[in-house]
Amino acid sequence: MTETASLSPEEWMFWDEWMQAQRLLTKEVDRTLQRDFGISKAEFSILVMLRAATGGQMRVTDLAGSLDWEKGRVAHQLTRMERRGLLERTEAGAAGRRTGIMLTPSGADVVERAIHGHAANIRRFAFDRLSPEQTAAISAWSKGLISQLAPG
Amino acid sequence: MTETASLSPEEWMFWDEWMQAQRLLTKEVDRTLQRDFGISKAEFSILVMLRAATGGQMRVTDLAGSLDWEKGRVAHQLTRMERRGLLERTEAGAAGRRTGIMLTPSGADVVERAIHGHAANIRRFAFDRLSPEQTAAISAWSKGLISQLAPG
DNA sequence: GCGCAAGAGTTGTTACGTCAACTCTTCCTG
DNA sequence: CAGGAAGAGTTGACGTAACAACTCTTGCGC
Repeated sequence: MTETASLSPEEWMFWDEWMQAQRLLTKEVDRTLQRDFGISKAEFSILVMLRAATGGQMRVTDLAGSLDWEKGRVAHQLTRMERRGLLERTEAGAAGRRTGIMLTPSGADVVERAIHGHAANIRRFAFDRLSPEQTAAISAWSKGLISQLAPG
Repeated sequence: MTETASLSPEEWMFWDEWMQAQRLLTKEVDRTLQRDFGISKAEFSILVMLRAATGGQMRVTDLAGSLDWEKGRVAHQLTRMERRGLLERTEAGAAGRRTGIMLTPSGADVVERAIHGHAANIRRFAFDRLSPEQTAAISAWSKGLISQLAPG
């Protein structure tokens, strides 16, 4: 971690530009979700997961695993989304335990429209700007980083 | 924003992998800063700015401009860092106004060591993994995104 | 069945980021 | 010089993320 390694000015510039581009891009995507569909990125992630779940049912632990979130974060988020009418939690089986999570019609509607708008944004900021060679270069870097850093 | 545009499975996979890689990378970099040097990424950013400032002095507005942060965020962050002994705010000139921000010896020491470790991480996760062609492709994308999305 | 460990879900705490309101100073204009 | 606009910095409120502690259930061994 602390071996002697420093970066050239060009390397620092590459890194700073990369970080800034990432920050601007995620901010813009989040802003679009909020403005056009009234949901945050976190809410969008939950909605997409529930949409993909067979039967629209899913448990807190499954969500936490799929999203790589703390389960506490999932529980807090679900509470807020339930309050806003995007989903419902039902008592399934165990007494006093709410193991069933299901989209409301309103939540299902929002996620369909948001996925559409989100895809348009991805196309606009990524694929419209990337040549096949650039796409391949970035994809290779992504895969390498994931295999180096992913838990396990 | 909402024109009809959808993505192929390959395009979705590219996007998801790339987002995951970014998340893992920033998480790992933050974790290293915290573990090896005891500072957060936000604290690191402030320290680097103060280090570069001539005379070690800088004002809140300058910091907010350079980092693209809300000035309220800067003020809160400075309060926390002052409490931790990384920097000092001094009354310079105006009565009751603290316009001077200066690193403490402890803060100056931490930032020197942290920059070193940070550079090693960047080399490890970026330049050690990237060919010159990949670097060029990614750099071009960064620059394009910045010119498209940067304020102004 | 009893006891206990493991798992599921919830809740509280703390820290951080955003936003808006507020104070105080500086500067411009008449 | 008086008045007000603009700028600098601070503060409080609110929503969110990480983490730990907690409750309740399930399942297992005896």
